[in-house]
Amino acid sequence: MAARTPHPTPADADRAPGLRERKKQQTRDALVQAAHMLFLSQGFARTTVDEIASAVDVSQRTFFRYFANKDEVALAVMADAEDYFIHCLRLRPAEETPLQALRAAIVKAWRDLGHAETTGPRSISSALELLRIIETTPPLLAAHLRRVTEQERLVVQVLAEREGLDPTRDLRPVVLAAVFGSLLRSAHLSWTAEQEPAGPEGMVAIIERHLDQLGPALAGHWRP
Amino acid sequence: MAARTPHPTPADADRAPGLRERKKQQTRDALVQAAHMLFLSQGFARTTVDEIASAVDVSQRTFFRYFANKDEVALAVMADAEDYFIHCLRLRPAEETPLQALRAAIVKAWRDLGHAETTGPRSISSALELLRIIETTPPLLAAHLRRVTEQERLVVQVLAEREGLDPTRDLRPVVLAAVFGSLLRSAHLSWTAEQEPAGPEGMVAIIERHLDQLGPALAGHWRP
DNA sequence: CAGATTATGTCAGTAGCTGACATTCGGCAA
DNA sequence: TTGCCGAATGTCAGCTACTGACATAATCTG
Repeated sequence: MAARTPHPTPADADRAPGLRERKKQQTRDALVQAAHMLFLSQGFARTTVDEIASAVDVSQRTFFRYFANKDEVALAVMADAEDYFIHCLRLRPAEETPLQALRAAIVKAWRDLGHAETTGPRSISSALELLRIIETTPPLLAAHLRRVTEQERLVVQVLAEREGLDPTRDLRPVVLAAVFGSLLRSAHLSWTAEQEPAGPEGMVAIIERHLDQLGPALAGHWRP
Repeated sequence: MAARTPHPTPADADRAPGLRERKKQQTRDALVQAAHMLFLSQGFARTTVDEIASAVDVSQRTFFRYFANKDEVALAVMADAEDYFIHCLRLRPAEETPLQALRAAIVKAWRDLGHAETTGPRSISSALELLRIIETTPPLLAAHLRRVTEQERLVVQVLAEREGLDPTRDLRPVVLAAVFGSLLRSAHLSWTAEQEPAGPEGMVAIIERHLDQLGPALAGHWRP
């Protein structure tokens, strides 16, 4: 299980992981890619698991050994991206304020993913196309939101660790993680709504625009 | 469809809605209540739709005419509460800042629901018990999160209207709604985590504590 | 080259959910 | 009251997501 690559940066030249592992990774990637194509062309609901499985020439049962459910295969690429964000967050220097660190991490994550632009199944364009499908497909959106809140827990942990405090006693990490998470989703939504959606850089711009509104939104009255 | 009462305040003495309508409301309530009891005693996953339906002595097909899916019957009570929150928000005076209005509305909503405490199927204790089930049942949590984000759209609209600005041009309503929504969820989670969960007043207290951390969380460093 | 692991396939079964059609029940006017 | 109309319900057949159990085939290990 857990065959996901820790983070999709190139040059992951681990020692030869044996034929078995390689094959597993291969079928997994193939499943993701096939599912992706099918979802894109016929929509999520109108694509059956059988279709995906037989497109890769494995049994339906095998599909469910790789993914707990149909949702998961759709969220796989985004999940990788989120893992990479956490990775970036851990690397932020301690001098930054928590909010600065979060901001820098998300920007770096999108930029790096943008450059990694391998045409493989986990390319950044895949993630972006998927994001659009996710946001417009209710059950997928639901599953995605749940995933995101789980990631938030990780963020809370990392923040608390960073600042050396106990997240069960101090609410600040919890609150900041929640706020940041919700802002990211706003940004995603806003990105999805664009007619001609921009690439990773466009996403970075949108995210920063949202973050910049944090102060003004919380400030007193808005009326001119 | 949409048989949900607009908001669960008492004294909803509309003109006699006819036998047919009354019966519908009755079966709907019965379904919600039966589902609630079953979920509570055996868990969500181990309860089948057939069980719920036959507990109320209707066919499975009828169940699905009242609720689009099994999730919906579990979220019904919370959904009513959320509607009531929106209702309260609309009533806030224009002098309040957006954030103040949100805070006042959510506090009032929980307090009112706490007092309405009829022992009917939509009592506040039901909502609170359900909330616990929701937070601890992944598929329910997913569905709930999706619902919440839909409510957020409404909040954006109300805020924008209140302040007289265009939410497609000004990001502040979007950002504030997102932030506020995520804070509420944090509070719910925190409430769920309590050993001996308090009633509505306890929830109000937790929500306020979270809101109070908003400033500190966004401020610079946290280290002492 | 065995023999132990591990991935995969097959099969049968459960449960969520839907469309189509028949039936019954409440609303309403002659 | 009667009788008709439309709405709510029941029945049935069927699809799809998902799971457990067991058999088979592929890799790995010594």
